[in-house]
Amino acid sequence: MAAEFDPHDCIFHLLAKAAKSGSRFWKETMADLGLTAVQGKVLNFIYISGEITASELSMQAGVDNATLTGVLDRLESINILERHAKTDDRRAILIRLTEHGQSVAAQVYQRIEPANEAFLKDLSGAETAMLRDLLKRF
Amino acid sequence: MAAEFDPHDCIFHLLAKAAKSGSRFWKETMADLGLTAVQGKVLNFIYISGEITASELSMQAGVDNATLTGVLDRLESINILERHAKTDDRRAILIRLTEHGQSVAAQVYQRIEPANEAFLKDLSGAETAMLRDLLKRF
DNA sequence: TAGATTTATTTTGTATGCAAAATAAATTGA
DNA sequence: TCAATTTATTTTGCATACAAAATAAATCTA
Repeated sequence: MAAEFDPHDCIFHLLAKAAKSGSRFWKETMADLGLTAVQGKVLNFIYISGEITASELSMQAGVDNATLTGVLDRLESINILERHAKTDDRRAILIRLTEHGQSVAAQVYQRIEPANEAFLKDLSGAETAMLRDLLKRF
Repeated sequence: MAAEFDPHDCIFHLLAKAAKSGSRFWKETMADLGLTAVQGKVLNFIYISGEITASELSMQAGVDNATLTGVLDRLESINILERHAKTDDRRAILIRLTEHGQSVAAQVYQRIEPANEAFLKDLSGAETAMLRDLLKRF
């Protein structure tokens, strides 16, 4: 009914669409491992930490604490990780990968870079760097 | 456990985080109208169309058909819109705003540009244009 | 024109996303 | 030291996100 601002140019809309596109791509990358996109992402952050608390993981991975509880529940139920009470602070839990989880996480981790390159194949190196920098400002 | 690729630089992660940041901002923008971020977005696309089918709206707004059903259910239940069978194709439904919906949608629509400017305040005009262009490539 | 196929929408089931309340344990302050 | 406060995690409830199946109507084709 108006023509002042095209909702297609709305930054919130553009970010949501691009993020969904990326999520779909990453999900496909994870498909044969039986993991969801979020599970794969969370695994990566546990993997590079070796051991991490839930709240720290929540911040690193950008997954809400309440949401993370469920994600961890499911990864724990398929024997990917274990929760241990932290000895010096029993409120916190330490998350560790099982032997099986280590193996799966290693495979997920190896796929990050190739998946990034494939997803960004139409952008130049400068454009890719620019995009990453711009996205990090939010 | 490795140092080849930092998951914090993963484009899927960066897009997801930026999109969440935008969604939170837009959600705050909608808060006093009693709408969620997605409801506000969907309203905008109905508003600029005047009348639109569910599948067309799904494509425009980038909201899955199955998800859109629920979004429309809720907007219909609060008297924002109505569903009408399309006369020349009874499989499709035409979505129209109620009088009340028109009033609410007009307010939402007016907030898009200011919200975009506020969210992008730390980026220059060139950076903003660059970001929009890059995001549209996915 | 009846059956097969395609298209539009809804339903179902599982997985986030997130605000708010509930728990439990650690810390602070009088 | 004990009550008040803060911190870590979980639970609850509602809103997407999305694959897959179900419906219903339109279209295609032998």
